[in-house]
Amino acid sequence: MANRKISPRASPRTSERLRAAGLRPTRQRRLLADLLFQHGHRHVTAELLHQEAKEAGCPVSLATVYNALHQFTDAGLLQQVIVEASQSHFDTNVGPHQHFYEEEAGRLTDISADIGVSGLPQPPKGTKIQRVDVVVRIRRD
Amino acid sequence: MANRKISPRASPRTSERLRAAGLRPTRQRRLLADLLFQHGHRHVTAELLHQEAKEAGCPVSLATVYNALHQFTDAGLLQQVIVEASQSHFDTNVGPHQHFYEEEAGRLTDISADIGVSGLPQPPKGTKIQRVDVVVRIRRD
DNA sequence: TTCACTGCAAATGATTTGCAAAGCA
DNA sequence: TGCTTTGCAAATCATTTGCAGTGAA
Repeated sequence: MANRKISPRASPRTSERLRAAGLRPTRQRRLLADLLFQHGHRHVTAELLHQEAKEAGCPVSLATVYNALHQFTDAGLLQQVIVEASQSHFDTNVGPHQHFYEEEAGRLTDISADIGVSGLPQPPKGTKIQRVDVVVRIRRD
Repeated sequence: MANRKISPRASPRTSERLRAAGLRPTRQRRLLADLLFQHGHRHVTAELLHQEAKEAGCPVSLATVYNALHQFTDAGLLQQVIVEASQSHFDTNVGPHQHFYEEEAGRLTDISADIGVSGLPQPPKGTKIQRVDVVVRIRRD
């Protein structure tokens, strides 16, 4: 997670992407969207994104970061990933995929391989499967 | 999750089980262990267990419930299951198995079937797989 | 007696909320 | 201008911690 500086000037595409998602492209949403979507898939926590905004020279209040993360998630631009009790992670990869999680480092990584899950039983009566999450917990050896 | 009353008198086995786990069988630990292990596998949150202790007529402080849950987990009597950001669940089934999770109800259920995961890639260099968690998120239809 | 354990209340840390001021359409 | 959005600070909520009193061995 080295220096991920970006120019305070948002990519022109960003505004369109936000508008397409039904979100007004405000200055802080453009900045956050740039941080999130400009350089391939990423995993962030609210705290991390807040920090990056500050380092990019465009501080955004933490409350706004939380708002944006949830709005982006509702709009389908992000996916929330739950791997630890203490804080939420957000993933810019919203397609079906699974994760490695390294507990000590709090590091989340996409698994690129196509994972198959077999032997799934019928879900309880009256319910249907919404999503199957696989978390491969790894540890430095 | 109906009325799960137990007699305030702990099962004699409970003390042994605690001792075997290296835990001094105090009154509150015996009660909590009884609530947890006396009636087959269960999933609890700290709040729920705290509530049950109160209803059983032996109130235990919430801090003690948290202590006990973690001590039981460290001793291998419980397994912590992370399925939602807001609170931790604990499972008395410590064998390898997977879960259904119904978000709206916050209900966690063991999957009895033997689930297979195929296509797992090599973990990143320098790390090894510690555990693979599968959560089947279901929703009332 | 002694050291582990418990309960209480205060501390913590992530997240949310209320509301006035600021900004986009 | 009018309705959104932001920022700040206070509020929440689950969980942890400090510490004095209690209890098991």
